[in-house]
Amino acid sequence: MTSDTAHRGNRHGRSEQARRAVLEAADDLLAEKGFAGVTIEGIAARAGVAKQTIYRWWPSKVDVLLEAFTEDMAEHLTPPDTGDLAADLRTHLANLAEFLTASDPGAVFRALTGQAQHDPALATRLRDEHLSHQRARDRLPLERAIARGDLPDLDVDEAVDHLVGPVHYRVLVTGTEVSRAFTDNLVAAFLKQHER
Amino acid sequence: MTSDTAHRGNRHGRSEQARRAVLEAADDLLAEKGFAGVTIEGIAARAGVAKQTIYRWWPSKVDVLLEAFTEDMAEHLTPPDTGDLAADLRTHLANLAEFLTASDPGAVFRALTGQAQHDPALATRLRDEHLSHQRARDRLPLERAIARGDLPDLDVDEAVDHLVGPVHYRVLVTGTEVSRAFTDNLVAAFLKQHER
Amino acid sequence: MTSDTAHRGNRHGRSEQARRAVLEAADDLLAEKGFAGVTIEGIAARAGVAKQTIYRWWPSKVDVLLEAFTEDMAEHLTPPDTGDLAADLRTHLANLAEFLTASDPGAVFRALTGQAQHDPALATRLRDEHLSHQRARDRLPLERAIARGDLPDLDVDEAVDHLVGPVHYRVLVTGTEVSRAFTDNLVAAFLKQHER
Amino acid sequence: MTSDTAHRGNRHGRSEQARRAVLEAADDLLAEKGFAGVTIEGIAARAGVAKQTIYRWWPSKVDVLLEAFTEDMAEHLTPPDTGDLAADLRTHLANLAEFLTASDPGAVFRALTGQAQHDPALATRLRDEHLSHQRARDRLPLERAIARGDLPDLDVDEAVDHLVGPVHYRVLVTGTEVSRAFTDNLVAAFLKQHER
DNA sequence: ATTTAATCGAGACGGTACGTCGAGTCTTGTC
DNA sequence: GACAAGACTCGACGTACCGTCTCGATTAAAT
Repeated sequence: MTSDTAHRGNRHGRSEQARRAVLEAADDLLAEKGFAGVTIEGIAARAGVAKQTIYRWWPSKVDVLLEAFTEDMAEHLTPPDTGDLAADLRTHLANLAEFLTASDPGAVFRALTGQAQHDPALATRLRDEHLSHQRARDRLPLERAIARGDLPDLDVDEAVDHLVGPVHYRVLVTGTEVSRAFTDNLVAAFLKQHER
Repeated sequence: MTSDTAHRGNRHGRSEQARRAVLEAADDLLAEKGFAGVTIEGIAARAGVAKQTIYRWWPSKVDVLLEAFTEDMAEHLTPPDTGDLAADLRTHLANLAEFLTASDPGAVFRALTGQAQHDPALATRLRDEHLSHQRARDRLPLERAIARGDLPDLDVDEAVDHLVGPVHYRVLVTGTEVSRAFTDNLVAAFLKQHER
Repeated sequence: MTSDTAHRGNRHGRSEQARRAVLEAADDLLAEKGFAGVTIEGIAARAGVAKQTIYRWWPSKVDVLLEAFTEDMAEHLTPPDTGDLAADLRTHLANLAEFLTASDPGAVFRALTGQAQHDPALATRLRDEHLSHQRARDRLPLERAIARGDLPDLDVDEAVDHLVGPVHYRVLVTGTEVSRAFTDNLVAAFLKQHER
Repeated sequence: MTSDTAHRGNRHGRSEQARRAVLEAADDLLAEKGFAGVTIEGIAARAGVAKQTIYRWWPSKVDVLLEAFTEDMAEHLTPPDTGDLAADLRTHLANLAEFLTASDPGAVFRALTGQAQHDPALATRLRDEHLSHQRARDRLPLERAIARGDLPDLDVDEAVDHLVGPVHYRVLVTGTEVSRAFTDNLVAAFLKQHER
């Protein structure tokens, strides 16, 4: 894995190899030992990297996790566009629930959101760099439905909160299972508010 | 309940004075310096107490915060009962928002909920010892309305999630302001599903 | 062992039972775990006695050991009086070597002497309460020989130092074995200085 | 031997500065507050060094003292060689007495010897790393005298014990003053055994 | 016969120091 | 100039004993 062409310093530019090793080590440690088990020293040891290399490129361990999270997120959680609002919302919320409860990047998200409760700077970065983009995607089905005339011209931001809020609440607060029935009912309740 | 001056614990003589000093010091430190600023050493120093005294009675700093939180919570967040479902829910959600965003015990709650993302044992204790009681209170307005016939016989648990979920989501995830308009709209949307 | 007539406090006078238990526990702990393994808490636990009971009667752990040592010493190391100086000295030094290297109270003596290097108050007590008496006994064979005219009127204190000094030196400093040959040679060398 | 400014240890860069600061702080603390006043925390604080730095290089406080002692000992207590056995022995024993009772490294030696009574591992190290060398020096005057024919071919080891034993005994056990008269008499008595 | 006071086991208390872990900074020599 | 290695200072961890302090129970002398 660590190839024989290992990069051990060079004149120009940063080692992509070290960067990847760090991100993977951080991800692995989070999965194996939880957030408290992720330490700079631990990452460095597992990645076969010097601590200084981590500090050179990331201000703190949450920044490492944030970057790892960004890599993993890539193409996640884009809602479908079938022209059927109810179906699209049901699919999207079910995907969201799956992401939050059962995926590796979902675990990172939960850890980062937890840490953000203690760390306002992280909270801001998390919102600016991730949530804002995700919320833009969350708005899409509603905006399309309004454009189609399938939905009145409601406050889309509040509507998104009404839809994704209960899912996050279950995941982050109550720990209750987020079943397909729950998300489907949530969509049904939402739509009922706006039907003729 | 707790006796006049000196508490008698196991055999004789746990110091109620030390116990209170610890809980208050922990609360103060959380308010002043945030979760990371709460350390056993810091609590001990501020409370004028030996570290061993803390370790004797609490397994970890989150247990101290949990107990401090319990003390502070006492009579919080019981929904009113005016017989008017809409008014009661509006008041209750507004109180919840106020609690979560602007009160000292609310700050403790956010910190503990954040920490619970890294600590399953804490998550369980938080749910068993606090959330379950709060949810029971959250259910009351709905149960009374159903009993009065003002609401159909819906799934009360899901309904509670739909109402308090978006508020928690804004507080814990997006950090958006939770205005009176937001909670009022939330109640209005909820009631619209069930109106005649 | 701890009888049913256990003494648990009375108006006048101290519990002999507790006193013995403490002294024995201290001795046992020294034998088992060395000087560092002797702690007030450890003695109390092993003796089935409250810490306060120890502090009531002994200022420190070395005082406990000192008292235990006194009890054990009782009739040790009194030189014989056969009228034959050489024989008496040989026997006495051999007994001294045996005491210092192979007996339980000898181990306590070594520990206390070691501790006395760090603790001038202990050093003083050890000298006043034990060494002075032992030295008086050490002088006896020489004083008797002088009275008999078997030895010139030398400085008895220095002579005692010349005789017992090398034995203590081997025990406390070099750790070399103190054989019968060594003590016999020591006596022979001493006598040779004064023969005529 | 030790390089100019910064010592390079394992790989590169053990701080010679930190090492010296630790040894000096330990020495100073022993002189000022006695053995019990020497603590790792105290050394660290006085040396302006982190506790971890001490633990990185020394297993315990006695190892620090042992190393400090080694540094200080360097050129101490080498007996003179004037060709006059009596004079050389008198000088050497007087120097020994002065070292043991009145010098700083002598105080360290007494403390370490005291501690060695509780700590067999320390006893062994003390003997192997120091006493053996000192005893080799102690033997020199006798060996030279034998070579010159000024002394019969006696057991040098026992003779050394007879000479230095009483001095150590007074210092470590009785606490009596070790005057020039005492050491001179000791030498005189020793020589009397072997005179024509 | 009852009071009363010294002593007991128990153990909580404020402290000091322990030895360990990880943080974040710095220096050194290699590529 | 980035890298691996690792020593450095610092702060907090959780533990062990220290010596002091109640507490309630026990018990024999003094009422």
